[in-house]
Parts: sequence; structure tokens; C-alpha cells
Amino acid sequence: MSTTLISLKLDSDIPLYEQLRNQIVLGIATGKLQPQEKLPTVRQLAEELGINTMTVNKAYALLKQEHYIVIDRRHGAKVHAHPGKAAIDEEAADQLEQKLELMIAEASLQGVAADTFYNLCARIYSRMNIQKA
Amino acid sequence: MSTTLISLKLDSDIPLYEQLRNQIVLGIATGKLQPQEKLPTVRQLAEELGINTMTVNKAYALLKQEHYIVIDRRHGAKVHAHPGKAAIDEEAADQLEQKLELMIAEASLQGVAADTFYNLCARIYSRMNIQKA
Amino acid sequence: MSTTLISLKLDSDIPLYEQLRNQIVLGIATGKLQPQEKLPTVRQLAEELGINTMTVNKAYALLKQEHYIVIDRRHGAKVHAHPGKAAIDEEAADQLEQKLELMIAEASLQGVAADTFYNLCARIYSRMNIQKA
Amino acid sequence: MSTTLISLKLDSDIPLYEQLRNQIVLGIATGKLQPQEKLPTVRQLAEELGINTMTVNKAYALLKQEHYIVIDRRHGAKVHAHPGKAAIDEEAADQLEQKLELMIAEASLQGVAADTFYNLCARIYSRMNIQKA
DNA sequence: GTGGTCTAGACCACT
DNA sequence: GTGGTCTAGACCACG
Repeated sequence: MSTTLISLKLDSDIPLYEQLRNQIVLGIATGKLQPQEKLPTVRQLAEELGINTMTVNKAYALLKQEHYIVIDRRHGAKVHAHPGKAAIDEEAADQLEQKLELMIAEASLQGVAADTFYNLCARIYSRMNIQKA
Repeated sequence: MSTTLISLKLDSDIPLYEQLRNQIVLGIATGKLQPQEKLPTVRQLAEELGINTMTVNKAYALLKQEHYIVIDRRHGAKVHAHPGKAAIDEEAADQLEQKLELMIAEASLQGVAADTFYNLCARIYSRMNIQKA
Repeated sequence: MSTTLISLKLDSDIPLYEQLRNQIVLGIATGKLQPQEKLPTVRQLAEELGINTMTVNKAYALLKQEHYIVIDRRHGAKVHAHPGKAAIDEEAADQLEQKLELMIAEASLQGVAADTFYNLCARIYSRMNIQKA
Repeated sequence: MSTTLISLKLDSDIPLYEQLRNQIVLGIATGKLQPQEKLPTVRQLAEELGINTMTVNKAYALLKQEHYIVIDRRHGAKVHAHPGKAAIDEEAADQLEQKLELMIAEASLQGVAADTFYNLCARIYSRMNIQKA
């Protein structure tokens, strides 16, 4: 993983560990991080980013819990082998719908029409190398 | 406003004032709260929800700052008259794109295909009474 | 006084009585309200603006206290005869300086250069019919 | 930051959190607070000033929202790096003009001539270390 | 140790 | 009656 993938904003409202988690998720979805690819060790990544190892640790633990990565004692952390394999559970689906609903509501009230919103989605999809589930 | 509109989860990781803000935004976007409609007073809502007035106050202040509602000294808080009037600024557009990108990435990795995602969007749009700007 | 002079924003952060006071002060400074000119009665103005008489009353009392108007029991409220006559007292001068200092500070931090600021002042002066003191 | 920078008037009609915000803005504009400089912690400042932490918190939140300061989760609040970078938006410009108009009107009616007013501005500008944008 | 959130209860300004 | 402000003191999330 080239570290240029990760850029943290220290003064963001989003916690560092969450920014880190988000960017790794994005990396996986876009194919910049390949299935089975080895991630840097907690210590390496922490040093490169200039942040606390605890913070990286928390991000990795979260990613593991969400099945985005697997942690192997012998080889460290690796991207999960089968992206999209885990069928979406009902809870995650609900949460997705709620978040999307709020986002669409906000966009609409700011004057973003449905067409514009769909176009934006399409643009995002096209620039992601979405892995077939 | 029927209070059934609002339901707070006390054990959520989203702050109460933000949950409140989100649900009011949703109420406006879906037309359950009409433009110019009067919102409950800070005290009323706080009592009904069993939370502190300061918490409601913070939510109202946030909504006011975002121009979702206006505060009339004589009659309390009201839904803003012109939903969708305020043109989206560049910063908000960027933020929308980033949030949407992450959401699409997560959905994809959970096996939600683009088609499914678009259908979900369509369903959300159809149940909102999007106000013409 | 033509009432078109006054326009209140019911949802402003500035109290109604203060908005009213400000606009009358502006009217006097720009010459739209002439020295000795009779102001509407409290009741008239309140009705025209659709606000409470107490609010108008408070504005008039404030203007009287600041010597912008005089209140004559027989003829109601009138604009003070000698605008600019009352020499500025030290307290008012201090207050002016502090307010101006804060305003200049904010403007500067928002990227308004001194030149731009002076131009703005000049424009304001030119569109006021400043009465000779 | 030397605390002598801040002096609150408990009996003022300006809220404490706003006085605090104003004085910090002034400190930044005058260069007494340098870009990137660390501000006292919420607790420290509250104790020094003898006020509640929530009040300081509110002032900091306001300054953050206005982009005067940034909050770094690791080290607390700091003065923003680029003073004057954010271009003034139309709304802020309008508000500045209105406030300045009222101020000039009041000054004129108190016998402050245009020359005197310009001199006052010049004095204020000269004692500020206006940062180049 | 930092800021962020929340509570219970009080007082004030505005209309 | 409304929202706005402030306090004292508590707990939590983040790093």
C-alpha cells in the first residue's frame, strides 16, 4: 500500500481512526487495495502518518470487525479475500437506507435535483473499479 | 407537528441534538413539516422527549444556522419558507460527494450492486414530497 | 414619514425595537427625516408595521434617551431640531472606537483590504446627506 | 496567549461568549495571537476568567464555525493558519455595509465629521498588524 | 488531558 | 409566553 493513499486532516470533525478506516474502505472498493494485499503494520503506518499507534490499532480493529480485513498473527493485516461476499445483513441495509435518506433530504433542500444526484452517483460509480460481488 | 415524527435513541452514538436535527430535516424534506409550519417550543419538545431544554435549543440553533428554520421572536421557531432556495455552495457539494462516495464504496463491498442502489434511491425519492425550488 | 422607510425582519437576530430605532436613526442621518419632522404616533406605527405598541414605545423611548428625538406631550414625537449638535461624549467615542475596531478586525480577517474599506466608507458617506454639525 | 488579552464585563449586555469571541478575533487581527498559536484549553480559560466551561466552549465553537480557529483533537484549539484567506462572501459583505452605514450615521449625528472618522479608521489600522492574505 | 455532550435548574431579554 | 444565556457538575470519546 502506497501511503499516498491516506491523507488525514488533523482538524477534521471526523476522528482520525475513522478517517483512516474510511480511506482504507475506499481503497478496497476502488481496487487500489487488492484482495489479499498486505497492509502496513500498525507501527509502520502510525509512524508514516505521524499519529499514535493506538489510533491505527483502533482503525484496524474496526475494519476487522466489519470484515473488510483479516488479521493473521503470522502475516499481519490483509485485505479480505472476497470483497462483497458477505451478504448484506438487514441491520446494515437499514442503516444504509437511513443514511442515504438523510443525505438525499439534505441535498434536495439545498436545491440538488434528483437528476443531478443520479449523475453524481454515476460519476462515482464510473471512477470506482467496483469488484463484482 | 405530531410528535410521533421524532424518536430518539438514547444509546446511539449520534448526539441527541443531532438526531433531533436530522429528523426535523427529514420531516421538512418529506413534507411532513410544511414551510412556515410552527415547530413545538423548546420546552414542549424537551418535555415530550424527556430531554433537557438545552439539547433542544442546540438542535434549533443548528437548524437555524443552516437556514432550515427561522426563529421569530414573537411566535417561536418555524420551518423556513423557501426550501431548496439556497443554492448549494462548493464546500457543501464537495462534502456531499465525499460522503456519497464512501457510502457507495461500503454498499458495493457489502454486495449491493449499482442497480440495487439506484432502486433504493428511487424509492427514497418517491416517498419524499420534494418541494420545487 | 412615509412608512416605506421602515422594513422589519421578524426573524432577525436584532430585536424589533432595535431595528426600528436603527432605521429611524438612518432616516435622520440621510435627511429622509428632517429636523422637527413629526413622527407617527406609537399606535399608528405599531399598526402599520403589525407589531406590538410596546415595541414601538421602547424604540421611541430609546431614541429620546439618545436625544435623537424629542417627545412633546402636545404634538407627539418629533425629530430633534439640531442634529449633530450634542457634542460626542467620551463614553460614546470609546464605544464607537471599540465597535469600529472590531468591525475592521473582522473585515481584515475576511480579506477586505484597507483600500476597499475606505472606498466603502466613501460610498456610504456620498449617499448620505450628512447634515453639517 | 497572555490572559491579559481578555477582559470580560459581567454586566455588559453583550453575552460573555460573544465578548470572548470578539476579543479573540481582535487578538488575531492585531497579531497578538499569531497564526497556529495554541489557545488555552477550555478549562484553563474558564478558570482564569471565572466563568463556566460551557461558556468558553460556546465561544470556541463559534470561532471554529467562523474559521477563525481550528480544533485539533490532539492539542486543542489553535489560531487558523491563513488569516484573511477565506474570501468574503456576499452575505458578509452586505452585513458589513449595513453595520458600517449605521455606525457612520450615528457618528455623524453625534457631530463626528467624515475627516475625524477617517482619522479614527487610520489609527485603528495602524495599530493592527494586518496579515497579508 | 483534550473538547464534546448532557442534565437540572436558574435568570434575563423580547414581545 | 417565547428563545437565549449561564452555572455547576457529570460523563464520554478521542488520542
